Amino acid sequence: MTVSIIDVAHAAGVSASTVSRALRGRPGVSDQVREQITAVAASLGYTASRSASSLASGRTFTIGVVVPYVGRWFFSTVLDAAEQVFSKAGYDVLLYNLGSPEARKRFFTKLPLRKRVDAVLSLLIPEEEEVTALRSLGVPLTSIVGGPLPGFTVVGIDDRAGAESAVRHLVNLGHRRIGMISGSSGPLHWTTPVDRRQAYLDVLADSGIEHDPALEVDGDYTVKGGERAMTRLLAASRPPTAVFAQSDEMAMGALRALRRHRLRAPDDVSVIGFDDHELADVLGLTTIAQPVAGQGAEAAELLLRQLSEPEAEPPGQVRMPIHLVLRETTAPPNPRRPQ
Amino acid sequence: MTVSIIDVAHAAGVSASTVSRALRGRPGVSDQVREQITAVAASLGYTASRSASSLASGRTFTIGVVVPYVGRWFFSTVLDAAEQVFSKAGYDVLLYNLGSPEARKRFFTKLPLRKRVDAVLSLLIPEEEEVTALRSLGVPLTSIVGGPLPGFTVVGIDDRAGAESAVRHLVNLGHRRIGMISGSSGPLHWTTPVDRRQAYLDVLADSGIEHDPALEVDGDYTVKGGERAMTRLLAASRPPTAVFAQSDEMAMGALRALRRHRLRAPDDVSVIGFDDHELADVLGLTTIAQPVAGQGAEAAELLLRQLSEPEAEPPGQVRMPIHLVLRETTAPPNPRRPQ
DNA sequence: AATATGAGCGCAAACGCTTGCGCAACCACG
DNA sequence: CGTGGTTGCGCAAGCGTTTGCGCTCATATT
Repeated sequence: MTVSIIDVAHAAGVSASTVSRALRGRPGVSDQVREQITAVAASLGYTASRSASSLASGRTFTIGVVVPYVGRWFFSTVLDAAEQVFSKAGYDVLLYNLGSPEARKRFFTKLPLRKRVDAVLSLLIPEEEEVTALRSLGVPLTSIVGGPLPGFTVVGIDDRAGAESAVRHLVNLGHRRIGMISGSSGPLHWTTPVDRRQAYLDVLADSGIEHDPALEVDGDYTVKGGERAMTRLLAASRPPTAVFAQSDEMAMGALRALRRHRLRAPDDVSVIGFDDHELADVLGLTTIAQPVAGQGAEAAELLLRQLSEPEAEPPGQVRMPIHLVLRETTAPPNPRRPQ
Repeated sequence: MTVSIIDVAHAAGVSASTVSRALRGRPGVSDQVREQITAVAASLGYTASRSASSLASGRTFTIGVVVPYVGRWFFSTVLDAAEQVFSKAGYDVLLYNLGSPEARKRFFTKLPLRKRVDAVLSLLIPEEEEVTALRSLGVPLTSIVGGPLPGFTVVGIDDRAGAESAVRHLVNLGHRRIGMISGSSGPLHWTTPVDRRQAYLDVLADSGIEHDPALEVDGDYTVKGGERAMTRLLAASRPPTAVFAQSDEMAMGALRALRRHRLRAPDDVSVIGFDDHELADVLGLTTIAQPVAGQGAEAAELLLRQLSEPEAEPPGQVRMPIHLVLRETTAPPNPRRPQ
């Protein structure tokens, strides 16, 4: 058997309650006794049983983090940053990876988080009924990415502005046939693809460029999808001279498609992405940078603040800055290439 | 107040113990009553409190996963796969991200896992005293990457064989000046860089190529490090015609360095990596593929097996297959380029 | 028909902590 | 020196489960 609180109490010649108070920095213990207890506890290698203490207190000191795909760069980066903030504050993180539909359904019906966490950080955009499931947990909720969501604090970026500067950049370079590799839209609250698309349309309209539906292809937010999408675009009767990909991973797929067709960016086609993926720099990909780790850290801190100040009204929405990163995959249209 | 087991018991007209047994599929309950209880529990939306049940039973149904950097592709991919296996089996995962030295020290001194998990999967190679700390938890331990470690089940690949086929591939193409971008060696048990280096030396010797220490540069297992390393290699008095990078990320850095110097792979320098990073394909990087997600899943399953069959002797070590993936960054040395 | 058998269920004691309350002992004050 | 207010600590009642044991019937056995 491992050492319990009463072992420490006996060894220190006090009661269990005093040990409890002493070790957690609660008032009602003299400095002298507290020191004594701390020393004894350390020498015995005592650690309080989390299950026991959370059963007794109701606090779990655990944060639930739910993620669609931990394996993807964006999410793992956010998770990385968030975990650091949580653990520094003494919270553990319980991870749920909801990639497959079954896992997702299982999670939301069984709700393993119930009574297990003090708060939850969601990196996925919940469907309508999932929202109510999460709310029923009765703990602070924070979400990354996605539109405003009542009951949630959501941190994100200004997708419209980001997409606008991307497309405007292409327009300013002189492009007129500008394709877009878009992301499929998912849950209702998942406004990102919608916003980015709207910005694309707005800039086109604003620049007097007619919108050609053939230049808009779904890339599924994956490298492979981006590759397929670019292949489709190249097969169009009048292919684009520039392409705005709604994510860097799709942009990378697009670059791959270009290479496969013995074409090059930006010589033949300009490509701009979105995210500033860690490898965007390696590929020389021009993109819109968003603070990915920054959003994770910010979200985590907001959540902690809600835990420490339950009274304070949490911010409904927080927007982080973005900026255009010029690299080597965008340039003016090539005059030698027929439009 | 949320619904507890006695609420269910009352509603079903039975005792709490019967509810407990019924819901967990324990014997001693008639099918009829069990059904009844299941129905009532569902209608009340009852979920057992994890803290209470693990306090009472000692089982936590939680696995601790400790990771050096969740943000890095390799680890997040392993984690992704492992989490899926765990959650399918009804286990939750408690994640510890130990990137910074402080976080790592904090973790191993406080050992927040104590009494909280049924097993731990370690994706980092523990130092000597960390090993004993983990062992003191008294639960099954599994580790990915690294040499055999008493008390641990470790799953990994044959680093020697992998590195050998990489270097041999370059030799077979006709290269004789072959550089290596290596990873700094860390903890004692972290045999990967050592093994890969040894294989490099072996193949060179075996091929009658003299080893030039100037062609061996540390790349720190990062993209930036790889870029720096390649830059150093290019500055050598007699630069290599081919480079073996001990990880794809370093290889990508190397490719970037080449581009910066207006050089190209494989025309000017051949580059081969190790891992088969998800974006290796995008970059056309020749590499040694290892089943990353596969290792995560395998490790998770081994751990679960140890939990379900505590008696069975766990395998000390499991090796997963590797293979060479030919892409576009390796070719015979360019005859136009002076050696 | 009487007894042994076992299946189905309830009782109550843990599990290891937290916390409201009570009780000394102490201080300062008038 | 008595009173009121602190301060420091112990008591004991939970927190919501699990589980060994015992009891009660029905069923099988002689």
